[in-house]
Amino acid sequence: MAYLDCSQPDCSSVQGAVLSARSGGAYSASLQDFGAKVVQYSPHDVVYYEGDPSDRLYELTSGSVMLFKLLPDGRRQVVEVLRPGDIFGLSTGDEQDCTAETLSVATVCALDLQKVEESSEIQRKLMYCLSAQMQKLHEHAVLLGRKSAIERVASFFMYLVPDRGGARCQGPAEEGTQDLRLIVLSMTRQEIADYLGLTIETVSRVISDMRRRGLISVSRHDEIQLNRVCDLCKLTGMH
Amino acid sequence: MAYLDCSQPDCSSVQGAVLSARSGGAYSASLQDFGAKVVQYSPHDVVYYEGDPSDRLYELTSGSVMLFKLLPDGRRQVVEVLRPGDIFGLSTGDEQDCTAETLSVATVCALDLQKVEESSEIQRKLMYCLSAQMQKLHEHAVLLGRKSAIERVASFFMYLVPDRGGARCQGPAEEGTQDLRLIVLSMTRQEIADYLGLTIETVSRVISDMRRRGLISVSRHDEIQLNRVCDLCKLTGMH
DNA sequence: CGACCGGTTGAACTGCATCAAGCTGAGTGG
DNA sequence: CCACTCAGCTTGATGCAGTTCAACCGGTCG
Repeated sequence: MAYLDCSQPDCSSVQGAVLSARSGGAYSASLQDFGAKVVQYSPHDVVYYEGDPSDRLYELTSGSVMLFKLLPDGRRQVVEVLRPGDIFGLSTGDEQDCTAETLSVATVCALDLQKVEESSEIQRKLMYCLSAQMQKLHEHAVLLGRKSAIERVASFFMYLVPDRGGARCQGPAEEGTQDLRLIVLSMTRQEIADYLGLTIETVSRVISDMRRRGLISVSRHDEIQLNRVCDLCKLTGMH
Repeated sequence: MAYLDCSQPDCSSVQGAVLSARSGGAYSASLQDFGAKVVQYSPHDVVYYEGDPSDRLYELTSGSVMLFKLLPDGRRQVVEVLRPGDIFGLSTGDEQDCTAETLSVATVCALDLQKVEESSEIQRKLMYCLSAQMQKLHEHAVLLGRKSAIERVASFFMYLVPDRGGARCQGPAEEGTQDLRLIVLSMTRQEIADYLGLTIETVSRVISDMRRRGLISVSRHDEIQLNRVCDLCKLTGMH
């Protein structure tokens, strides 16, 4: 389960989190600098449940966390997969609208909402973080609303290759070199399915199909080597 | 097309916009108070295109606007339908990630991003607006990823009945009274389909089916009377 | 060794998309 | 005033992508 770690700064992973936010912005601070509590979680720990009071702001500093919503009959939709630097737990009402669950070992900063109210520096930081996350949500809506199963899985894999697939993607590094990349999913097939709006069987079938076509190699279930990043990228429906 | 209106305050529609934001918040200001330009648009005007430089922040003060993204082969996903008080045009990069198009006659305030950088009051307001909009995006991801066609259309109709369908919905006003409600879609079937991740034919079929079952009456194509709000609500998949 | 969990694969089904035709009402022009 | 047009919508017939149901596989743990 989660254990507390109140040691203040000097945590090296925090630096990474800051860098992953909008570069060039003037808000370089982590929530930790405002006296946020730092908590370590194990994989599949719940940070909070949908419906819990929303009295804290959270920042993921290492590892990954998913936010999901449930329908009464048990259908689940993973609405966001968070990476270090992402903000979560901010809600309009007084209740959380999602459940937050870790996907891996994760470090999370939690700050009282009251402190957020007081600090315009945090509000400034938040504005940028939230608009970046909204952009991802827009992208994800396109995936859920308009993409085929193969396109969804290919897009998902490409999310995990930060410097490729974007608007100004450089293509493979050099002529002649292999266009390889190893990605770590840190999600089960069920979690991927619930993120992509598919069933576990469809995800499995699509991955097997990509493997048979030589596009990817599966070492462990959650470690996948992309053999031809550019070819995979062409399957995302965005090129 | 759009014409400009630089007259400063005293516009009565602004008040409505402010009220529709989080009640009780301390940020009561409209962007207009910071010298934002006010622009009037006709239905189906484009405020900006995906890829345009993002150098302004927009606030919708009256009417409605949709944000959508296109895939290269022409598939379209409407990612947000905005109501008065909503903020848009804020982007992480230097380009808009969506196209913004009006659905009706609409009034929009536009403020230079530089002014946003300078004002912590605006940033504070934004924080709340954005987190409210993110919550809606989460809800919409559930719709797109996990709901059936009937559930999607029913949910869409219920979005347009502000005081019903929420967590603490009171149910029909009184015993014996009819549970009626008239809603105005201000969207074509194609726009609805692109918002709900369906085809125009499916939307049409679902609406016809609801009509046959007596749940709704269609006066004009975009004016629908909900005859039994509670029954419709039960079709959203959320109860 | 057996139980179990997460994943894969196959066979059959189905909800929605696709394709195609017809309808309706507002606008136009003779 | 009525025929014509055209855009938006509806309806029907057919097809298929992805779901559902069911069996099986392989690694891990007690």
